[in-house]
Amino acid sequence: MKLTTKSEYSILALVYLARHGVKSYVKIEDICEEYDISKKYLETLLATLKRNQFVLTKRGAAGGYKLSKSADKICLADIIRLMDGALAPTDSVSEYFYSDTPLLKEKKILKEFKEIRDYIADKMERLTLAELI
Amino acid sequence: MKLTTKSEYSILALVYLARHGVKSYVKIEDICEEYDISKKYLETLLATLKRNQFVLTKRGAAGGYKLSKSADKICLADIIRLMDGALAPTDSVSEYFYSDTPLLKEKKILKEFKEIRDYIADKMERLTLAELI
DNA sequence: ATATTGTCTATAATGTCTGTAGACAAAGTC
DNA sequence: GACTTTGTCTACAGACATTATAGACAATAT
Repeated sequence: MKLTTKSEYSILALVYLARHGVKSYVKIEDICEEYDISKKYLETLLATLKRNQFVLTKRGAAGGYKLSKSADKICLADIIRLMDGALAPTDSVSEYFYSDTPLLKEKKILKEFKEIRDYIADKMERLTLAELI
Repeated sequence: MKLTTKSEYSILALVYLARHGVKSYVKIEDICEEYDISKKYLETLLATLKRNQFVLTKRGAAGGYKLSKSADKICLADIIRLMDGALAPTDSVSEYFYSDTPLLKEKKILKEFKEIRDYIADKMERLTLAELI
């Protein structure tokens, strides 16, 4: 698990949208002003979120972004996995990668790292945008 | 917390040394063969470990590396912090960095990430090389 | 028409990761 | 004292990720 600005800004933007409701669209600029982040950069992040059905968009005046589903259906685990990859502290213990690393020789170390992975995954899967509004 | 090979290889090397005891020195090549890792690369990692008093060295024939203290006095938290930095999932919730990120505006998100940091830090501080032999 | 908004593709500065190269220094062996 | 065996030090470098920026284009509302 390595949280970069990709996950961070994505979570912030989605929380902002969750707070705003799904009745109308929110301009990207409103989000950028709220958190003081780069507009062009957030555009590229939101494009990824759109391709993966987290948000809906509308162009033109009165256009913008909104959540594609209700806030309690979007968990942080999904957002982080999309933007920054697996939640495990190292690929050696990720469910999603096969890796042949030297760490595999040390079962006790693996066990500890897997416990960390499970803790994080469980926590982030249960945490939804609804709880962060 | 982003575990790279720096932490991984360092932990492996130290576990290997812990297993070997402190009576004699272990050649770097023995460690590299055991885990199939680059010798030149491990040299640079061990240099850092030496500078930070994790290992003692001796040059020349019959030289090599050994732990500088008993295995139950070396915890993974210290190794990881040295090699890969803070244990927190993001700098925003690290005890060791001051950072002014947009995430600071969202207290509920911060709280969750801090819980992850605390879980990892507590676990890694209590886990010593002695338990991994 | 025009202004407003998102879309798409390309580019780029900077830093990190994962090493490699090679000369040098010290310790033991014969 | 010569030689072999080990660690030490400094520099470099390719690949990749991070964090954006630029600019032309497409759609929508008024």
